[in-house]
Amino acid sequence: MVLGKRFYKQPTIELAKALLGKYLVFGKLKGIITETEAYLYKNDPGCHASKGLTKRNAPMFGPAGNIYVYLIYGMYHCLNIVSGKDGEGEAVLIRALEPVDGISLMQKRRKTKITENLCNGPGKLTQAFGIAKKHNNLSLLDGPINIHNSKIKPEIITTPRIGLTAGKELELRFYIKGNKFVSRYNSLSINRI
DNA sequence: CCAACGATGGTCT
DNA sequence: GACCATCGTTGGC
Repeated sequence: MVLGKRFYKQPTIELAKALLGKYLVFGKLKGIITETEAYLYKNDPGCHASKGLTKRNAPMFGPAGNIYVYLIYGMYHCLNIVSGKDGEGEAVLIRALEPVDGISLMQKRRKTKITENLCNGPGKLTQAFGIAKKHNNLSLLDGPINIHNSKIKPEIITTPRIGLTAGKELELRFYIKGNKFVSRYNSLSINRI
């Protein structure tokens, strides 16, 4: 079942944790969300929305449950879910998935057969799922991209976020304990218990 | 295993 | 013109 509007209106940090274990579904492709990061409007210089509304970050100031897709480093896309109160300027970055369905298509797009490397990073999962700028600001309530509920109740580890220059000390990254489909920093001490 | 580095283009000052 | 919420490759151990 597709999750409803109320789910996305949760406070951003709660939503970032609640998304772990849920399914990201796009056509025949499906994966379990294993890693997320929260981006807050207030006191978070690492958040795109922290300096106010711009053309790029406009979806973050739209309704919760919409997606914010942007180009990073000129080559990759990042998928975010707008969260909290409508217009609040907050979102959750989806950083990694555990592939469930459509693995052969993901392998073709990612040019690797190794399942662990299909969706274990924000740029990798958008490549595997074929999510790009044209999907920016679509609603997860309407499709074609959706979040489905699950009965998974993961144990959650909290760490600082990855790859930031501003706000990197904030502990706003969350991932499923023991899951091997998290981002490539898997091998660093940051992920060890 | 792991640190360093270059590719690459939209956005904002 | 500077800055990036990244990734794959390379080369050292």
